[in-house]
Amino acid sequence: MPPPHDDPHPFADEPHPFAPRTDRVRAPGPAADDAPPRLSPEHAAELKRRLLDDLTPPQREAVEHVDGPILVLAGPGSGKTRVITRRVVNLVLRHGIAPWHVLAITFTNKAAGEMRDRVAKQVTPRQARAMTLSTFHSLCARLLREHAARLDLPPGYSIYDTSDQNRAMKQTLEDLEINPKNFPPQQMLSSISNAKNDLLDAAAYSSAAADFYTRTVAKVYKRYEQVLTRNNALDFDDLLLKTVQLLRDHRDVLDLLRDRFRYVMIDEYQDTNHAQFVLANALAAEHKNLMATGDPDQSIYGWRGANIRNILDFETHYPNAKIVRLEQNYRSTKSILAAADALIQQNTARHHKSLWTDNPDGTRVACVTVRDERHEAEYLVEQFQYLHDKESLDWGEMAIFYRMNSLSRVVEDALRNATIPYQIARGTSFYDRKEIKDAVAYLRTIANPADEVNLLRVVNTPTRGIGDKSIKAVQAYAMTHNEPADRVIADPMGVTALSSRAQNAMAKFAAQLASWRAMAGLEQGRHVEPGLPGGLPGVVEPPTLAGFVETVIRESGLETYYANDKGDPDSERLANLGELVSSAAQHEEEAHADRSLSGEPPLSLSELLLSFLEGVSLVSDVDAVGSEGGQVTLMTLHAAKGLEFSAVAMVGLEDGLLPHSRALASDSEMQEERRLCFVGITRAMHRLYLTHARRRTVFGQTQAAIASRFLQELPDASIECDDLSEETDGFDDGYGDYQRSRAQDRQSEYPEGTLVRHPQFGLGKVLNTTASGAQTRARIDFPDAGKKTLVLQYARLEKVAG
DNA sequence: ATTGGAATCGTTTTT
DNA sequence: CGATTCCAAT
Repeated sequence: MPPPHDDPHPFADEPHPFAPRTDRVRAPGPAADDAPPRLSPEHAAELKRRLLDDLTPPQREAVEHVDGPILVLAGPGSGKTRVITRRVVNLVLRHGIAPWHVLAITFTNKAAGEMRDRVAKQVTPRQARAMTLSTFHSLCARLLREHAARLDLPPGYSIYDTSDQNRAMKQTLEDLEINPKNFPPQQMLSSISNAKNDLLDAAAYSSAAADFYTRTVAKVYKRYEQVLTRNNALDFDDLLLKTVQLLRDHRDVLDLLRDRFRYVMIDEYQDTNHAQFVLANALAAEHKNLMATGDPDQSIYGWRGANIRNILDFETHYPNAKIVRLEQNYRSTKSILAAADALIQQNTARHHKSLWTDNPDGTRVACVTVRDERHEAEYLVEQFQYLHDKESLDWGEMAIFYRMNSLSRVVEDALRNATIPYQIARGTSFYDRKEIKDAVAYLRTIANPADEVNLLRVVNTPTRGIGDKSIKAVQAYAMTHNEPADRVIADPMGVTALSSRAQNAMAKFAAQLASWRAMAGLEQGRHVEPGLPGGLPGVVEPPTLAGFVETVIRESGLETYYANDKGDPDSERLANLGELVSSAAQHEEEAHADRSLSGEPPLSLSELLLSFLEGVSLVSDVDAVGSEGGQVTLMTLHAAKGLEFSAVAMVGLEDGLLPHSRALASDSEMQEERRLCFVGITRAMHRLYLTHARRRTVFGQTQAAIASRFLQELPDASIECDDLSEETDGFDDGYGDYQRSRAQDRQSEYPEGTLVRHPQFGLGKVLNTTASGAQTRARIDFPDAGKKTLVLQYARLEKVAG
C-alpha cells in the first residue's frame, strides 16, 4: 500500500457517481413499520416551523442541507450541537430518510449520548434507536465484531488500553532482547500509534524505515503485532486501522456499509486523524453526503495525531461542497469574545472567521499579576467568593482551568481551606483504578483465553503463591513448547522448573478459571475437574451478568483482598468494585430493553459479557463532569473543550506554562498552544480571569516567571490589568532576599565534612547541603542512626570541633 | 512475598 | 515536590 498521507481519496479507483437518493432500498435494520409516516401538508408545515423557527439563517442553511458534502465551520458557542441534532431530525422527519441511513460520529461517548438524548426528544424511540450515533471507536468495534470472520479475528477479542499496551510492549521488548532503557516502551508505543493512525501497518512502516532507530521501531512494531495477535487483542488504534483494512479489502462489506450509511456526519472534524479521515471518506465516497462540523481554531489534539488539514482542506477534497460559517456567538460577552478573537487572529495557518455577538459588553477580562501560585489561588478564592455571595452565582457555574494537572493542587488547597465545594475532572477515570482493572482483567481472561497479558496480570493478584519466577518459567515453557500460556497453567505438572507448591497453586487457579468459563457458558473445549477446589460448593450458574461479575470478584479473592487492604484507610476500593457490579447490572438492563424493543431474543450471558467488556474498554468517563452539582470545576484546558461556565479562571498564564516550554521552538506547536488558550477563553460566558505569577514552584523548583506572550496579544480595550504582586502583607521582596541570604549563611555554615551533634541522632558528618530558601537542607551521615536529610532551620544542630 | 529506600523524571489524553 | 518504578533486603 502506498503511503496514504496525501491522498484525499483513499479508494482512488472508485467511480464517484453522484448517487441519487433511492429511498426504496431497504438496508438491514428495523422492519417496515418503522417507515416514516406520511405527512399531511399542514403537518409538514407545522413541523418545518418547529424545526427551523428559532434558527439563524446560517444555522438554517446547515440544517436544511440534504444531499452533497457540507462543511460547517462553527465558532465557539455558535449552536453547533443544535445544528447537528436538528439536521438529523430534519432528514428523518421532513425528508423521509430512513433513520438507519443516518450515521453521526462524535469523539466522546458523552457527546454521542447527548446527541442521542436530544434527537430522541424529537423523533420516535424506534427511529432514535435505528440511527447510528456513536464514536469512531465504538463504530469500528461493532463493525469488526460483525465481520470478524473476514479478518480471521477470533470472537471475544480483547481491546487493550494503555496499561495493557504497556504490558504487551514490555513483553515485546523482552522477546526481542531490546533494552527498554534505550528504547522506552512508551516511546515505542507512541511511534506505533502514529504509524497506525497514518494507516501504516508493520510491513509498510518497515519498508519506509531508514535509520537505525526507525528500523528498530519497525522490528518492535512487527513483534508487537505478533504479541497482540497471539493474545487475540487489538489496541485502540487497531480498531480504526483494521476497519479501514476491512473496507479496503472487502468490497462487498464496503458496499453494504455505503448503502447503509447514506448520511454521514462527523463532529469535531478538526480532531480527526488520518485513519478516521479515510474511514469517513470511504463511507461517504459514493453518495457524498458528508457533513463535517468543527472549528479549526479549536484543534488541540495535533500532538495525538489529529490532522488539522482534514478540515482546512475540505473544499479541496470536495470542490462543490457547501460551506456554512456559524460566526455568531451566543455564549460570551463582547469583552470576552473580543479577547478570544484578537488572540486567535495571531495564528497564521487559519481561515478567516469573524466572531461576533449580540451579547452585552460585560465586564472586562481580568488580567492579574500575582506573587506566586499560593497568592494566585487565594486571589481566585476571594473573587469566586465574591461572585457567589454578591452576584449569587452558583459554585457550579464557575471553573478553573490549567495547562497541567499538577497545577491543580495549590488551587485545591485554597478551595478546601475556604470550604468552597469543588470537583476535579481528573485524569484517572473509574476504569483506570487498580481494583477495577483487576476485576476487569479477570473478566477479560475469562472471555478471551488467549489473552496472556490479562492472564498474567491476574494470576497472582491477589497473591496466591505464584511469584515472578514461576510466571517466567511458565512463559519460557510456553515459548519452547509452543503452547499457549493458559494451557500450561492448566497442566503445570510438566513444567519442571516449577516448585510443586507453584504447580498446585496454578492448577487450582486454572480450575477456577475453567469453572468461571463454564459458568459463563463459554465452552473452551476443556474439561472441568469437578472435584477440584475451584468448584466451590454452592456455586450455581448465575442467571445474570451482575451476579456473574459479583461471583468472580468474590471467588477470585479480590473482595477479601480489598476488604482487608490496610494500605488504604478509606475502603473506597470495595465500594468501587460494587459499582462495577452495578454497572454490569445496568448494562444488562439496557441490553435487554434494547433487544425486547426490537423483538430479538435476549442475549446469553457470554454475549452479555463480551458486550459489557467492549463497553468497559471504550467508555472511560463514568464520572461525567458537567456544570451541575453546585461545585466549582477544576480541569485542564484540554478537558474544557465543549463546555461553558459563567465564570472562568485560567491560571499559570506564563511563558513556559501556557505556551508550554515544549512548544516554544515550533511554530505549529505554538499555534496549537494559542488555540488551547482560545478554547479556554471561549468557555467563559460572563467573567474571565487570567492570572500569572511572578514566581512559581514547578516540580519543587521555584523560578521567576514572566507573563505569557498570549496576554500581550489581547486588546487593551477588553482587558483590565491588575498587578497585585507588589502589595505588602508581610511578604515584600526584602523578606525574600532576607530568606535567601539566611539560606546562604546556613549553607556555608555547614560545609561538607562538618561534624555535628543532633539531640536525637547523636554525632554525624555533613555529606552535602542543598540551598532552597528557608528549606535549606543538609544530608548527614549519623553512624548511630543512619543517613538523614534535615532542614537546617529546624534541626537543632551543634557543631562539633573535629 | 512484601517492604522500604533510592533513583528517575516529569504536558496535554476524546478512545 | 510527587508519583512511579526498580532493586535489594527481610
